[in-house]
Amino acid sequence: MTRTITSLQQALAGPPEEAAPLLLGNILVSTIGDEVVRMRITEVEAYKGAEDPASHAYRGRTDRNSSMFERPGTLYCYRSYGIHTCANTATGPVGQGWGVLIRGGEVVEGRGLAERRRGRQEELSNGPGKVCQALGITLDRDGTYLFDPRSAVRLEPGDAPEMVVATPRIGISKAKERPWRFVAVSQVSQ
DNA sequence: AGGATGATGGACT
DNA sequence: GTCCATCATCCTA
Repeated sequence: MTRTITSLQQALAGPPEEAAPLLLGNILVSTIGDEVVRMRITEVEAYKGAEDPASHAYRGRTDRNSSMFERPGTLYCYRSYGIHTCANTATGPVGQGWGVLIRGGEVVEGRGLAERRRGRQEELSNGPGKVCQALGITLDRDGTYLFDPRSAVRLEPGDAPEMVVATPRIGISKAKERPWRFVAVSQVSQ
């Protein structure tokens, strides 16, 4: 069954550990520069608000994390390690602070602009900071609604991956055991 | 091929 | 002052 905007919105309406794997294979579209960049999402992580010590929303709503408490499909952008920008989409009911971090993707359109932004031709988007840099997403995009056709960053339906692998999340020190990182796998290596 | 490290800012104790 | 939902670069092998 092929995905639609509606099925994507339904997926994001649920809890992040269910929404996250359903996000794989969909397309992030950036119309920020002079060229469109499209990226197929291949790696995500779920963060579940007040019940997840690893979540930025664990201690409740603040100025920084407020976008995660908005309607599902709201972009939450934050500064990581003082240098990088990372991006989530909010999921679940308003006020929960649930989100899915976009950790990786593959550029399927606008590779030239993505390469210029990254300053290299490989490793364009295998990491949350690299994803944002390749798409041109900066902190001022925080709060963007990904389903508004006028938004400079949008989410479009794409084909589900052949297979999804779940692993523990990367780079966290709390709740390490939860298998809430999901990776799209297109081939089984031998 | 893999481990250590510096950059750098905001949130929290 | 310490801790990060990171990344590029610089080591050592």
